[in-house]
Amino acid sequence: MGTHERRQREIAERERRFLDTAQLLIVEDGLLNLQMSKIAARCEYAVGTLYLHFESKEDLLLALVTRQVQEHVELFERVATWKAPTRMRMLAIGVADMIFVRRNPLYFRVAQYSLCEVVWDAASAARREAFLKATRPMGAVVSDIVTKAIADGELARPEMNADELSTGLWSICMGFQKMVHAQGVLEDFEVPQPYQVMCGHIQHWLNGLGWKPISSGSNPAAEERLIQQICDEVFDEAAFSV
Amino acid sequence: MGTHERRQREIAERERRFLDTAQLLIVEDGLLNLQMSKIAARCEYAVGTLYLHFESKEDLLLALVTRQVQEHVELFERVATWKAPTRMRMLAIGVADMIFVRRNPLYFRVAQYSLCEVVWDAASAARREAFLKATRPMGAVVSDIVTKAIADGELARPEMNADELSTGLWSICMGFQKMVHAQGVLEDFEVPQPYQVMCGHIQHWLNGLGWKPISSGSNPAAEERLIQQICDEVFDEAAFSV
DNA sequence: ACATGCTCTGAATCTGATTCAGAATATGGT
DNA sequence: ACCATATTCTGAATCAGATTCAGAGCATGT
Repeated sequence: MGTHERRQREIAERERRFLDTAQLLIVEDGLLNLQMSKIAARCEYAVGTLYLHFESKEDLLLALVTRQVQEHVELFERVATWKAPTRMRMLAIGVADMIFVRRNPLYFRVAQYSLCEVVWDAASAARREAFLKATRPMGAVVSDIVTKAIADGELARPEMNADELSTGLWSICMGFQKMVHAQGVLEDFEVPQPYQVMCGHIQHWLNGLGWKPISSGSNPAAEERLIQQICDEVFDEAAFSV
Repeated sequence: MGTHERRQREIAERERRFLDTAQLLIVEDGLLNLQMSKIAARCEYAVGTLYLHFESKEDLLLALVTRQVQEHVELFERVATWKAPTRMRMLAIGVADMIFVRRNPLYFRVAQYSLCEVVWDAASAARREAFLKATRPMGAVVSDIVTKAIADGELARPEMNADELSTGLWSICMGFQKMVHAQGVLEDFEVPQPYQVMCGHIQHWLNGLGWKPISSGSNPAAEERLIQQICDEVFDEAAFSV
């Protein structure tokens, strides 16, 4: 009875197509103009069929975000398994974040909206749970690096516990992303290479914590080489192509 | 001809009342259930009247956020005029942020939503401009502190310019707030006193930059006293009442 | 008291998400 | 191959709620 399996696959494929199309339509017309009927029409299905997959428009959006988060998690997991000093890996988390956002220019727009109370509450409980589940490993990756750093003595006498320390890296990354994306904020500022600046902040914060420094110097050129190295070794990606 | 002035005042008063009521209804029923007709009804006006003030629901929301931002700006401006070493004032910015969010528990929910593409694009251009204008001074406050620190030699040989440096403080504050408010994120982490942790991160970052330290020690108890002092001197507010 | 010009009103309109009765299709037994 | 039954798909009809605007109500000046 492979029939049933084939059916499952077809349905999963259709769901993927719906999400791809939603994404395409957001690129074309903006999130504001996204309409369920247009998604269905573009896929040559009836609206009703779309609703077999997603309980509501909000549900679809959260599904889209969840799918993207999975790519984010994959990048983080590369960092988790990378053989390198903890400090290097902390920096690599910042780089992963930067690469993710660069590869998924839509992510921030859709996530910002979908994780708001309004959309979040309107999505189905199952979808919310799936999102949280997908997200969970990310926190663990950072927490593990910090824990290992303390254990290995690369981060001596911290006043905070590992979770509290993790929030620092999170804040810098998330806050910086948010700032970069905020309408008309960075325009007023003079910040031509945002992500180099973000990595600089991470380094300063790590220095301030007394985290054992990376042997290479700390001038801007050395920083840039470092980031380039991380991009090469961990992500096969050019660093500052933007 | 004071008639005209009185009229103006009455209209401004009505607008305030609409915004107050919107805020109240958000508290009562959540942002998801906010309805224009309910706002009007609760104020004993017709919907049409509400639309004399706000071009659309999105317009009203952005107006609400703008009003709240003004309080945020006031807190920042207290820091700007506070006579204290630059480093103390940097920390005070973090404290201002914390106090603001604590005083305006709604702010984050409404802002997160209203500053999303969907709402932002649907609000009127005038309203968007008003928001940006209201926000502008905040960037300037931080930028000025950093500039002064460089000029006074409290922050020696920075590799970044003042605007780039400012983004660090912004990131930590905004990122941290975002994290605190994210559904189900901090629950997984073990962070009982979030804002003490945030101030800790700011301190570490400042240390890492080589910003001239505050004379008091750097143990947790001293940190807490410091924050208490800022709350007293600048904001007349208890520090960690939460 | 009346003409004129603002303001306010709320029923009517419009948009787009969501539903669900029935059509279309698949399955399984004869 | 044919039919009965179950499953899946459809899209017109429904519904919710934002938005509009023709006309009622009110103020002002003569």
